[in-house]
Amino acid sequence: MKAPKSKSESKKPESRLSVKKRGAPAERKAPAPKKTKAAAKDPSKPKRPASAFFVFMYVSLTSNIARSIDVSEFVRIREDFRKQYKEKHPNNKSVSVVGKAGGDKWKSLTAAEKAPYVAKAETRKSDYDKNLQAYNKKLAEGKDAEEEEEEDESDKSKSEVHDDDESEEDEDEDDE
DNA sequence: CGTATGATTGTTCTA
DNA sequence: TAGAACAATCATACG
Repeated sequence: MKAPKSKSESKKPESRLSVKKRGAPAERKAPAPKKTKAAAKDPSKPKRPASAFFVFMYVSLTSNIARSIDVSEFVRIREDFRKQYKEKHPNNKSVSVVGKAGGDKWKSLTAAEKAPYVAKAETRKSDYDKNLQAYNKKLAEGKDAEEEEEEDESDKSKSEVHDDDESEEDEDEDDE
C-alpha cells in the first residue's frame, strides 16, 4: 500500500489543454493533424501502443476485443458500462461519458486488476516494436537513396519476425 | 457524405 | 528532466 501522498498530484487536469492543440511546436507528427482514417494513409505507420487504460476502455466499449480475451469479466464490465452510459445519457456523446467513467473506474482498479490490461498493453508494445522495425525497413527500402546514419544492428536480433500476416478486417466495399 | 470533436489516462518522444 | 502530443472508442455535428 502506498501512502496516498498527493505529492505530484497537483497536476491539474485543466492544464492538459494541450491535448486538443495539435499545433505542436515540434513537428514530430504529420503536419495535417487528421486523426481520422484519412490520416492513417500509411497503414504501415506504427502508431503508439495503447496504454493499459486504453485497452480497458477499448474493451469497455467494444465487444469484439472482449472476445479476444478469455476473461468474461471484461464482458460484464462492458455491458455494465454500456448500460449505465445509455441509461444516464442516452442522447449524449458516448466517448466523453465513458471516458470519464472509465477513468474513475480505472483508478479504482488495483494493480492486480490492471494486470491483464497491462499485459495486453505490453503485447501492444511488442507489436509496436515489430511494426516500427518493419516500417523503418520499409522506409529504408522506399528511400533507398538517403541513408543517413544507418546503424547496422548487426546480427543481433535476426529471427522472430515471422511473416505472420493477419489480414485484418476487410474494408467495407461501400456499396450503397 | 465525411471528417472532426468530445474526454479519459498511459505511453512515447523530443528539446 | 520535463513537458508536450498522441494512442482509440462511438455518437454527434457541421459544410
